[in-house]
Amino acid sequence: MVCLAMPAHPNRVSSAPGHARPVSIQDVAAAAGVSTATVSRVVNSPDLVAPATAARVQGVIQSLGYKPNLFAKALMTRKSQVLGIALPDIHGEFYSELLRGADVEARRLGYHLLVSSEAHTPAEQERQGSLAFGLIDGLAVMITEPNESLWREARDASLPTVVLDTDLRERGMDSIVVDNAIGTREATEHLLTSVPGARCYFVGGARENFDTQQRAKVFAQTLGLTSGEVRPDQVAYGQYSLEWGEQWARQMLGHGALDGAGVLAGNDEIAVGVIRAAQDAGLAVPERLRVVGFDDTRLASLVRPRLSTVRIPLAEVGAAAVRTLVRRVQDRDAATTCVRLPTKLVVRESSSVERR
Amino acid sequence: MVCLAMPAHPNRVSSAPGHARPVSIQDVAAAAGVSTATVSRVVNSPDLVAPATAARVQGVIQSLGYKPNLFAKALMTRKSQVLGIALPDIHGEFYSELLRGADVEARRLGYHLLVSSEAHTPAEQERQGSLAFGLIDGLAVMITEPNESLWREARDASLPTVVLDTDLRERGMDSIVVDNAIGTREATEHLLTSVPGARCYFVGGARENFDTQQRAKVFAQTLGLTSGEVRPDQVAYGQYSLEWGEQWARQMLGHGALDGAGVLAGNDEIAVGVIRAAQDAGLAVPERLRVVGFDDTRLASLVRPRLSTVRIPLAEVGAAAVRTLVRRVQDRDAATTCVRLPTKLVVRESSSVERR
DNA sequence: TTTGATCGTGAAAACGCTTTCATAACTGGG
DNA sequence: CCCAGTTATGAAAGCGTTTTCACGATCAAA
Repeated sequence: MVCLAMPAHPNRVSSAPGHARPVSIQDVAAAAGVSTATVSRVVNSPDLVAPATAARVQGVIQSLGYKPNLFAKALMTRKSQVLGIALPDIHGEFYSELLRGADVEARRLGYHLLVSSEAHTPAEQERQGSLAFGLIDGLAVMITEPNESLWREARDASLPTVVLDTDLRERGMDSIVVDNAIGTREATEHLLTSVPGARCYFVGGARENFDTQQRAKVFAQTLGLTSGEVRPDQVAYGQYSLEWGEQWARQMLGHGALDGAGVLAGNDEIAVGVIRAAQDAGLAVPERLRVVGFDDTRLASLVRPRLSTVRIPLAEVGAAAVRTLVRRVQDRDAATTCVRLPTKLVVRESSSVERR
Repeated sequence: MVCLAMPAHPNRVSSAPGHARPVSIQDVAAAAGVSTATVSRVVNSPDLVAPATAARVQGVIQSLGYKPNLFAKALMTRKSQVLGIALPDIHGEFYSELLRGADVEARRLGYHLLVSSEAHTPAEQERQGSLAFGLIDGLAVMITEPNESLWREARDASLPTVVLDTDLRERGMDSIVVDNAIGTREATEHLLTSVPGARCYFVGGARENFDTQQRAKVFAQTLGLTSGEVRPDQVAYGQYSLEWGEQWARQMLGHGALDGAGVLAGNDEIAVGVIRAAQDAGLAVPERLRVVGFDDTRLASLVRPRLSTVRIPLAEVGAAAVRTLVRRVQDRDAATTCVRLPTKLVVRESSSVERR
């Protein structure tokens, strides 16, 4: 005789007024005629419970609409399935694509993403542990410039942490970095196919920015190998903005230095600025000036001429960060790793006169 | 005799090996010689405890480095200080600026932000309550097209919810909407100052998109008022992409219909597409074709001619959403509101021949 | 002084879950 | 038929908070 009907009486369908108390594991246990332990097992490790019981309990769970209280659960397990991600107040494109990649991956792995764009202001930081330390199982933080306090905070909280854009393995942290070398070299060599080395320029962002540093270095190296010494004026630092690109180009145009030259920009905006200024001065791109950008943001394919640029797999960076973080969360003693993602030159119209 | 030195002995500075258990409220209570209740009060409502005691407890808290366990706290209070925000897989710009606005405001109000860009796939949704229901205190969800299941899910979870971009007051939900009417009217009238009504066009995104619908409607109204009937071909639907803009423009150019015309695009990308196609066909913008975009994304000021466009206060939308949500979280019985944010025409170069 | 209020504090009961440990009910090999 | 080994379950001990309630002490008014 199947006793499935046993909990027939105590069915309170909760059509009660006001804000009804949510159904707890106890309610389920009572209704199913089992202990809370069993209900818990049905939910978390079904193989530990007899199929018949499991089915019955599942039924009750469904009909009662039971949802485990995540806080109680987290209190016991010390895991919240939430990952924090702190990005500098970086520009739109960048930000969102990386975030999307991270979000998709997190979701895939059963985690949630807690964001914080401005985790870097000292004020906030001091106040009370800027990020939801204590809420999150791990933290992915992007560091584009030296920033001691942030990662120190993470270390102090002994929170699994993965660093984006900086190799901090020597500090014992997992990291995800973009291999600027590949793309930069590719781009530089690409320029060199149609421009003499002495006429090539690198226009970077802030001098402190890690990426700019690396790109400048590889640019100089590649140039040096191919055509001897690199003049100081061939590498410039400024900021990641269109205006800086325009400004730099205008100045160079003044010296008559851009006709027949090649420019590798620190990002796409700078590149667009350079193109803009050149065109304003009547210097045709790509015919008289070759320009290559960096990042392959949406902007690159929207402008005319379409911008040749070095593609960074932003979504992949985000996803890798999450993946690495989850690994570390699940095994705090895993070897610290550094994922290096490749960059790749995408040739469009701004650097090549060939009919595509 | 001040007994501040009392807890001198039991100071375990936790230089223990391995992963030390974090200090709990009990540890603090013991070390300070008070009950846990008092410690709790010191932390949450200091005015309830005698200044002397408070000071002493605070001292212990500092020296022990006590951090309340947020899960335990949330378990009791049923509040996590976390807000969810679900955005459709919308395009970069949009996404990130809104998010930033929301993040800043959330932070200001002492909340954290849990994001989810792809909360809308049915698969995920069914699986287990796509969003971290149970983790979050409230949910801000952006709905740009009819989407029953999502807000039904929220309603069922009886979770404080605010809807972005759709007025759902009649369903009893707070909402934040953008007043498309203002900007659309402004833009249309602006076009009408230099173009006859019969030569004005609206090129929208998807026909189902709420914003596109409203903009199309107001466009037609404004035109109708000023210059009689509006022909069906003056309003077109497609999608929010540059390609659609190009495609539409090319087709119109074929009919010779664009010379001397005015175009209001559904977003900036479409506008850029139109301009692109016109220029390719040798039709100068703005001289022979006036174009106005929508959204005022970064793109608008990067292209040439700089794009006249209708500005949407995205960051404000995000901030308002959070603000409204927090209000509702703190007072579930507050009247349901609908915040309406103004849009505003920004005249740049693509629609005006005057020397700026 | 007596008398209510007010104030500061602690004991203890939740909150909803996981998990250890023990128990009882079955296996099946000897 | 007995005993060791599974297997399925329940009782109960937490997890780290908040919060109610009660109790003694202090205080202002009578």
